Amino acid sequence: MKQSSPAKFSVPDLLISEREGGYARGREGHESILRAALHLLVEEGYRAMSMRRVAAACDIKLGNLTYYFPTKEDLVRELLDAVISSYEVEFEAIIHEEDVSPEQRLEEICTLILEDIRTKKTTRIFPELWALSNHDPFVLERIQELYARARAPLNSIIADINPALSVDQRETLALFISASMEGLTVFAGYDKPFENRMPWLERIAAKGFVQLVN
Amino acid sequence: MKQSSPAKFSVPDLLISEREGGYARGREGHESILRAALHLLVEEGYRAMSMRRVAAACDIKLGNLTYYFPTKEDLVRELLDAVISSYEVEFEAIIHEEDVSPEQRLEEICTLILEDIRTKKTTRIFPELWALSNHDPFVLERIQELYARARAPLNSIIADINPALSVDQRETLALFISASMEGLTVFAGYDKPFENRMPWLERIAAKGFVQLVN
DNA sequence: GATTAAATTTGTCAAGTGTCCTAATTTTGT
DNA sequence: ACAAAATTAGGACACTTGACAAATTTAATC
Repeated sequence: MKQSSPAKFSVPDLLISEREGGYARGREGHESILRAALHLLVEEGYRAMSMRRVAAACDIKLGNLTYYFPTKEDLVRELLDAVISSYEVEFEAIIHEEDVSPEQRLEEICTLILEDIRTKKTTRIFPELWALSNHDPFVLERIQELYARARAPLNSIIADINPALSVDQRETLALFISASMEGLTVFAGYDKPFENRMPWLERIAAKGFVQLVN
Repeated sequence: MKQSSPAKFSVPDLLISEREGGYARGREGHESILRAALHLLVEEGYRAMSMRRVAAACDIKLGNLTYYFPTKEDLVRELLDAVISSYEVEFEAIIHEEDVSPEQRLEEICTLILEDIRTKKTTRIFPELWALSNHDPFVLERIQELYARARAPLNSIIADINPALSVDQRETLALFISASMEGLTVFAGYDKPFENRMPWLERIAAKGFVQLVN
């Protein structure tokens, strides 16, 4: 049961790469496991995402889970891939959007990100990933790759708005803008104290970012 | 062995509230436990901060550790208090600083925060706290209290720079500025891919924030 | 319907977790 | 020196964790 969203763009929960062989039942099991793991991660945090709890959540035995994912690392990596992929397709869509002024596209992409930040999934998962990335090189690399793709559209928009900027300047600006929005997760994300101020914050962000690139 | 810092302000590792009774030796033990826990948290993450590993890290027996901290929650809460207090004293110092222009003070406080973000301790601990705060109301409340104190000096500086702003506008601006800087932790913090771009980012931040309040 | 591969169950393993308990030892104030 | 308080040491408990190795059941194909 997915919640309907009036937004122009939105991010699906998971994007699971289809596998080669196997029966239909196996593919369903595979997906339901990833969904259960995601649900557990969002609702109760990484600590709660144990193999046993994941197995129980999708109503299979532990041994069966280890059949799909021999080690927990396998599960984590695939879940991470599925989650991150779900964001990346969205950025692709925005990149290929035309017939809009650069300023409007900047505002659009900021709106997408800031709206996404308010979802429970994003608010819960990303801090978890940031923490993991401090001690897990794989998570660090994967998440930085995601952010690199998130900056790409920002980069080209900035170039459109102010062609005089150097590549370094553009990239650093995009980095600052991206980081700036991510930081709001902690304060105005789902269930956070300033969630209701997000409309104000969006306006401040839009205004500030446009001023910054000019 | 503390690293020397040329910065005007800097944050001590821990600020441990002294206890009432007890002997000197007990206080030392108390402190060394918190230091060991902090070290473990920074170096290997929250998962590694088990009672046994903390005890081993400061070379005492598990039973002894549970004498100081009967439950792990006691340890976590006190560690959290000590860590957070260490930041709060710094904000106090900045608030009481006079004879400087508002713009200069804004730049000073941003420099303090952005320099602090580059330290290993802050880069490692805060994502951990953000993740914990999603599922632990105590952590959430304590960390939001910390940020409230961090915004206080920003708030008064903003009022000085632009007295025409309403209270709400000031607070939301301070919130945005604070969040903006916190977000950089993930990208330009200790050992992060864009750590070396921090000087650029600092200039962008200073410029952008000043534009924003005017 | 038999055969083969896929999927699932059941049970076990060593290691780690937080908490609790009791006896010895050390330190402190009188 | 003495008694009380504070500290240390060590072990035990019940539980969870990730991983593994069989058996058993289910599904698709010849």
